[in-house]
Amino acid sequence: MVISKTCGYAIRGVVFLSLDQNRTKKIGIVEIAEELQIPQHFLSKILQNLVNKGLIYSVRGPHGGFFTKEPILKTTILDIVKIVDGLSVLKKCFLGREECSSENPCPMHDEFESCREGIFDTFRNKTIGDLVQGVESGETTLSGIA
Amino acid sequence: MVISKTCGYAIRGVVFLSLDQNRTKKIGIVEIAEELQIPQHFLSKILQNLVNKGLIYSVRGPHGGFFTKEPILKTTILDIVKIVDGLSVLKKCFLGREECSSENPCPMHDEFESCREGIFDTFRNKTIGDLVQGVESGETTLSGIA
DNA sequence: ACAATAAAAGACAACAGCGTCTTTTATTAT
DNA sequence: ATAATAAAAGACGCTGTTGTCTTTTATTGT
Repeated sequence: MVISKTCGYAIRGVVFLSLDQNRTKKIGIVEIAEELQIPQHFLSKILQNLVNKGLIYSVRGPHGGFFTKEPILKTTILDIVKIVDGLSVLKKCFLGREECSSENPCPMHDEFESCREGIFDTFRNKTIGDLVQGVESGETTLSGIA
Repeated sequence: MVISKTCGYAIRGVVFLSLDQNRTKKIGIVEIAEELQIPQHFLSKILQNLVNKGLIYSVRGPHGGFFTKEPILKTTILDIVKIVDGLSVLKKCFLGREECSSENPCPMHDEFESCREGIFDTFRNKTIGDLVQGVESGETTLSGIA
């Protein structure tokens, strides 16, 4: 895996909260988890983390739930990966060496650099808004079921 | 990580055994592990696996050790990844969905497909011989220390 | 045959990622 | 104030990866 399962869940959660039909309301974790087919309490902690980092919001009690504010559509995949996984994926030596840099590279360093850049570009250029659009147009789905 | 640490160790081990100076002799696990800075018994099991799969060879007893045969230089990174990790990295849904295909794609499916292809191309085109050449020319190193 | 050597094999421990379940805390409505 | 609600937080278990250590087995040289 390039990103952790946790990070994928986070992205799907944020996209779900950003859908046009959800953007104006608060949604409970039970509904989100059900809709996305993700273990409820696990997703709960993941979203809690995003709340702590200020990316999304939540309120407790009746009619509480998770919700987003407008600017989130401009948020990139990279932003979320940074928060959840950190950027170690894009830095670690491909061959598992402790240290690996352009000064003292492993035999795969240069070759893998272009892969890394491709991934990085994708992370940086793809926004939550882009993913929302795919779901709303019916081209893509979040749950993998429908 | 794209490939497991185990797989990176395997590649480094095979490249080390394939160096010009090592190609004609058998080398003990103690020396290999020392040279590559990899936990000895762990690397031992990894190389044992490669022996079982017929990629490299070994003999026990005095003057025993691990060794390769000529054709290995044409072996690709993909071959080793297949043996050690399998190809799940190149198949799993980026966002962690159980099912994800071009028929029912996640919002990242198409975008990530090009990354996947880039990684796959690298795996398929890069051979052990290529990596050996990098090390022998002094451009790259296996241990990360020297 | 016997001792020395080195891979093979087994048992086990540490750790992280993933997941479940229970308790606590904050908010809302009555 | 009180009860109901839902997120927050805590404790815990499972699994796979990584790593260590010990025992067994096969080979070699004397």
